[in-house]
Amino acid sequence: MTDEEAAVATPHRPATLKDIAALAGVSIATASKALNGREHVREETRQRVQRAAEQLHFSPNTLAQGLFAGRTGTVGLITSDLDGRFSIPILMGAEDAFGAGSMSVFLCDARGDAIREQHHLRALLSRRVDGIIVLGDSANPRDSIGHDLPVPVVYAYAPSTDPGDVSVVSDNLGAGRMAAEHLLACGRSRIAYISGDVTYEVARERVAGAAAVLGEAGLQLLGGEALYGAWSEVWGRGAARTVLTRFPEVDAILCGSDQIARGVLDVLHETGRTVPDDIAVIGHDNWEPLATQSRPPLTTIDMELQEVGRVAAQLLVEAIDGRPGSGSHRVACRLVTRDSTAPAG
Amino acid sequence: MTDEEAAVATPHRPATLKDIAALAGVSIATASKALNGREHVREETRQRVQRAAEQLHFSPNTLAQGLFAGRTGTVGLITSDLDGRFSIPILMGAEDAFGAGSMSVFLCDARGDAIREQHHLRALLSRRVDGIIVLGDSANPRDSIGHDLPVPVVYAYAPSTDPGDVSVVSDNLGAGRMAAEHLLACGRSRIAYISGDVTYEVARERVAGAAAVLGEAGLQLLGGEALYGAWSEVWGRGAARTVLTRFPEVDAILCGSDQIARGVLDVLHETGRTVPDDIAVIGHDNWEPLATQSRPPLTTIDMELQEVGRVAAQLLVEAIDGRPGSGSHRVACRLVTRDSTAPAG
DNA sequence: TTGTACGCGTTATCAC
DNA sequence: GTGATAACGCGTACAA
Repeated sequence: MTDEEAAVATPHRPATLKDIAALAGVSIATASKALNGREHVREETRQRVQRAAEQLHFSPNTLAQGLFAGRTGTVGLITSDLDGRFSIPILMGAEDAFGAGSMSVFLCDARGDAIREQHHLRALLSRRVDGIIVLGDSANPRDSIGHDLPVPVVYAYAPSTDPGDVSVVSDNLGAGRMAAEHLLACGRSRIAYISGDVTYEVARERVAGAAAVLGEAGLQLLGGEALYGAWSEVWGRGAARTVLTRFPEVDAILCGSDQIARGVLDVLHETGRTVPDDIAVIGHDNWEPLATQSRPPLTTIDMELQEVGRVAAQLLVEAIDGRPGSGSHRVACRLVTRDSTAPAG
Repeated sequence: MTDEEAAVATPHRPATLKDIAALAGVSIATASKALNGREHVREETRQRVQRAAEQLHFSPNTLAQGLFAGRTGTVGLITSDLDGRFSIPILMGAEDAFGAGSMSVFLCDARGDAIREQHHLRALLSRRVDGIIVLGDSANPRDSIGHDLPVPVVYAYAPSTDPGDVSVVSDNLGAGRMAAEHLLACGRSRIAYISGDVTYEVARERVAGAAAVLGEAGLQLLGGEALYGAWSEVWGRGAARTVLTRFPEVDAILCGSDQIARGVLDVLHETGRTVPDDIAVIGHDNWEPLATQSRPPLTTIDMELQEVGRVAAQLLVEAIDGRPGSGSHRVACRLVTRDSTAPAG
C-alpha cells in the first residue's frame, strides 16, 4: 500500500507534514519550508510538495503551530448577557474584525454569574488564548475580570470599574445630545423625557446629554427632569399618559428605548394625537423590528454596536501585538431619521 | 534567583510542568502524575507538587494536551444568521451543554455567504475541532457543509438536505397542530391563518399542522387556506383587515409569528374588536419583548430553541465519542398561554 | 538546495 | 514510588 492509498483508506486521520513529505519524497523540514513559502527550496520541489499537500487535503495542525509559536491565534469573548439584544451585534463586529486577521473566537456565556465567569476565564487561559474581550451587560461599569492576567483584556459595552483597563463604550452622553439637538432643529421646545430603569447609568447619561443641550438653548425638560421606570412598552404607555396629563403642551417626547417609544406611540395614537405633527417621538437602540414597523416608523439613535465590537477587537489585536491601549474609548452613536420626527407643521 | 522568583518576575510566561517540577524538586513525569491524580505517587510528594502548582498559578497547556491526546476539546459552531433572533437561544443551549463537558466553542458567523462558510470550515478543521454544529437560517433545508469531513457534524434548526446527515429541528407541524387544538379547546371554529413568507418551508408546515387538526374536526381554515405575506407587523395589519372584510364571522386568528400577531392585535383594537372575547389571537416564537408587552399579552408557541441547541450538542458529543446518530430529530414546541386566547365568553 | 536535530508542553510507557 | 524517554505535529537553526 502506498502512502497515498493509506491516506485515502483512513480519511479520518488528518494528514500531517510527515505524510506530505513521504508522498513528495522529501524531508519534513523541506515540506514545511515549501508550504510556508520559505526560500532556499527549488521551485520544482515546492510544486511537488504542494501537489502532495492537495492530494492529501493537508491542513496544518494549528495546535502544533501554536505550541511552537507561543501564540494560538485565538481569543476569548466572555459575555454576561447573550440573550440580551446588545451582545450579538458587538459580537458580530468583533468576529468580523478578528476574522480579517484570521483569529478564531471562543464564545463564553457567563449568564451573569461570577462563578461561571471565572470558570470560563480559567478555561480560556488554559487554552492559551492570545487575548480576551469582556462583554458587560448594559447596566453599569463592571468589576475587572482579574488583574495580572497573562494576556491583554478589553472591555466592551460596559466599561471596567478600573480606569487602568481598556474599555470601549457607546457614547451615551452624545446620544442624548444628538436626540435633543434633532428635536430643537425640528422646532420643538416643550420636550419630555421618558427614560428606563433609573439604576442604569446609561439611562441617566442619555438624559444628562439631552438636558445639557436644552440648557444651552435656555430650555429645560418638562417637569425639570426625566421620568424613570422600566425598559418596557407597558411603562412607556403609562408614562405617556402621565406626560399628557401633566404637560398637555408637550410637543416632543424623548424615549430611553425603542420599546418605550412604541408604548408612547400607542397612547398618542389612542388619544388622537398626530405624530409627528402634534408630538414628535424619538427612541433609542434602532431595534429594527420595532422601529421600522411602528406607525409612524420611529426616529431613533443607533448605538453602532458592530463598530463597538470592531474597535474592541482592534484594540485587543494591538495589545496582543505589543501596543497596549488604555482608558475608555467612546464610539459615537448615529441618528436614524424616520417619520416620527419632523419640523412642526 | 530561585525558580519561584523567576516565575514571579516574568508573570507573562505561563508556568509549565517543568517549572512546577523544578520548584517541587521532582521530575516532570512525577509532577504530571501528581496533578492528574495518577496512582503510584507518594501522598507527601503529591501535596508538594500541588502547592508548587498553586504558587505558580499553573494551568496545563490544553494545546499540548490536545496534541498528545488527538482531541482538542473544542467544537465549531457555524451560523448563517447571527443577527436573527433564532441563533442566540440555540447557541446558548449548545454552549450550555458543551460547557458541562468542558468543551469550548468556536463561534463562526458566515453571514449567509458560502465562501465565508468554507473559509471558517477550513479554519476549524485546521484547529482540529472535535466536531461541528451548523446552524442554518430559518428558511429551508440547507446543503450539506461537506462530505467525508474528518469530524462529525450536526445540523441545527435548518436540517441538511442530505438525509444521511444528523439534524435537529423544531417540530413545526406539531406547533401548528398545537395552536389549532388550543383554539378548538377554547371553543373557536371560524379560524383564519395569517402566515409569513410563503417561501419558508417552516411557514407551510405550521399551516399544514393546523389545517390537519381542523380537518380532523370537520372544519377548515377560513377561505380554505392561509394568507401568506411577510414576517412583519405591517403585513399582519394589512392581512387582518383583509380577514375582517372577507370573513366577518372570524372568531380566531392564527399567526405565523409574534410580529404578525402584533400587527393583527393593533387592527383588531382599532376596529373595536375585543381580544379574546370576540376574536382569539395566537402567535408563534414566544418572542418575549413583543409577546408579553402586547395588549393583551399574547398566547404563542415557544420553539424551545435552547433545547434544540442542547440536543444538537448532545448528539455531537455522542458522535465524537463514537456513537454517531442519524437522521432528523424533532424537538417539541410548547404552548404558552397568555390572555389573547380564552374560552369564548 | 536539502536533511538532521531540537524544542514547544504534555502524557504514557517502562525501566529503575 | 520515581524518573528517563518517546511521542504528538510543526517550525527553525544548523550542518551537510
